[in-house]
Amino acid sequence: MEILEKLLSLKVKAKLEEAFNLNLEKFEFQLTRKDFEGDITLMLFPLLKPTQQDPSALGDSIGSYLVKNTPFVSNFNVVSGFLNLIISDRFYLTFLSEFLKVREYGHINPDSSSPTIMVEYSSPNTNKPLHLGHVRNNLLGYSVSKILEANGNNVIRTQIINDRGIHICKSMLAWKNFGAGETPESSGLKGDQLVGKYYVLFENKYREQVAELKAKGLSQKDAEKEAPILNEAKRMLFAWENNDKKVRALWEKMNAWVYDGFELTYQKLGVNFESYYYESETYLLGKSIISEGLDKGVFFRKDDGSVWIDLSSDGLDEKLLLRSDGTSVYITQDIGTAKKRLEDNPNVKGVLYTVGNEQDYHFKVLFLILSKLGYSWADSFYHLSYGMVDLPTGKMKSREGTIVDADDLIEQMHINASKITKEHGKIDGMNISERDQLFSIIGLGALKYFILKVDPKKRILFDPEASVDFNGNTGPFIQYAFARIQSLINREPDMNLKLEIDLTLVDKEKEILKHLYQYPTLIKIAGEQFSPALIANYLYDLVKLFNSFYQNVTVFGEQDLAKRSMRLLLCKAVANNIEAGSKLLGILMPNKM
RNA sequence: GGACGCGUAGCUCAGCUGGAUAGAGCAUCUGCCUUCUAAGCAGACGGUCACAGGUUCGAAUCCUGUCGCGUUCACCA
Repeated sequence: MEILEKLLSLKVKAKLEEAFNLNLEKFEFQLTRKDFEGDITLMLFPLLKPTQQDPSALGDSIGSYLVKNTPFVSNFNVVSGFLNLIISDRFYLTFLSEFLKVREYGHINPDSSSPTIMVEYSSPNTNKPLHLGHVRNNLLGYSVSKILEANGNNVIRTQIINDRGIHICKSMLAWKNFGAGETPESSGLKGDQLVGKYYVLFENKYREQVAELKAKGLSQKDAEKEAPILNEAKRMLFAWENNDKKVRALWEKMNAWVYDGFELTYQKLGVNFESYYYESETYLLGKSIISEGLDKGVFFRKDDGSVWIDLSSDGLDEKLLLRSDGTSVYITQDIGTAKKRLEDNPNVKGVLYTVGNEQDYHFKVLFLILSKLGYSWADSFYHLSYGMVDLPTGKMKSREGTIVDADDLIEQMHINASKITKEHGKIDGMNISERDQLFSIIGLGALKYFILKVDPKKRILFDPEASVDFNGNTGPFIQYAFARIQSLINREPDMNLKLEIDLTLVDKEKEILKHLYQYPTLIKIAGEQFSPALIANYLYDLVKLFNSFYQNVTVFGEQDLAKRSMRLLLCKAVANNIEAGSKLLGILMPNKM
């Protein structure tokens, strides 16, 4: 709509200058509501005072000026303070022919001079497989990265992998003590699943030991502290930090398993990364920045030697940056990683962290510290915060076994897709591998859409039963419409596709075109708000419009050639938009269903 | 307790920079498959936009307060 608004603004400005000697730049437009005649509406309210006019007189005078002086305003009407303008069919048909010349209309292709943005997402721990929460993170981060690309940015997808610490030592220890040399190959388990299995095993043994100690009369706290298996894990971490060769070798072996396993899950989800950072390589960074900050007086040292920053003047608390023993904490490392990332990629113009909203405070503090240290690039950092994923039974808790595993979930969606598709019996002509691929496209499409259509900052109630639904506002609904349009297009014989822009549009055609016309503006807004939900809901609206058109208007039928080719082009345009929009969500489109 | 986020139909969610009679899907009910794929379409039913003030021509949207839910405030990550 932007172009139209700009063109109209110029004319309205000219008119107001001429008639009232006013110099106004900005005018408010909005799409005309369905219940009124017109396409775009100029708000008259803000103009009433400066012009000293009543709405109907002002509306009439601007309206008739626009009809006379622009080729595309064909008529107008005034309702209270709203000037509804009717845009000519010719304008929309001209737009349609322009639309079809560009492969992905509204997408701006980045080049080497475009800004670069880093998008961090996923960032798992290496002791457990990915779960439903990671799925939301991955889908959101990936989709936002695609939307940023569509807005003309170069994007570096990255993650910070938490590959060190006590948690991985727990898995290592359990594997060493009870694993009997089990490998992904020998067990048939994915690497991350195997390592996760030993983490659970550790936790079970640990709880057993705690219970035993409690039976001997220790308090809960003491028992938790003194369980031998935990102390063994701590010793292992210590050995790791002192570069113990055996421990390091085991650590590398098991982490490699995990990465292989993660990679498979990423492939299934359809996400990828251009860059990886590992905590084992970055956890020592940041310390030198701390001493710089001490010199500058940004930080202060307490008597016990620990280093802090006082953020009370910003409404926050004091925050620890170095422990009294001189070791770094989480945020110290994040400061270091941030700086390293900018050193590694000097042309980066922004960094986006896709991390759950339980870390809102952490990122607020992180960005504040960076900016107090004088790093101006910190202004372009953004925490893409998202809500948790709840189950109908409540929160996911590993202790209660209510974690939804990512691989299981993907598998389950595949099975559901297969079940439902078979019921509809539309795949009779397909061979096994085609079917399998189709089920995968549909199952993942359902999952992705279900998660992405919700505003990132809201929590999601993920009902495994309901998410299977393929009716209504769902991914498969959009996929189905796309497949149908494809076969509609294929069925039409190739005709001499020339668009005659003198044609008259029926209401539904015009509505679809108006919708297509809005798409670029929408991508832009979605990019600014980092919200795939806007794209998802747009696609849904578009498909609904098309379905209604399809059902209530003879799409091809017995019409003259000009009308037929116009409708064929319209179908192609809709299909293009569905495809391009779906790509922004990472959803694949099937050619037939 | 402080900070942050959320609260829209029975349920799950849209609602762009404030605009006209607040929109979808699910569920319930009514029609439509010898006419291009019915995973669809057309319609009915369903609302004190948590509550109370304020700002203005105009508030679900902005501001303040109250209530409810959640997250967070570790020498954990």
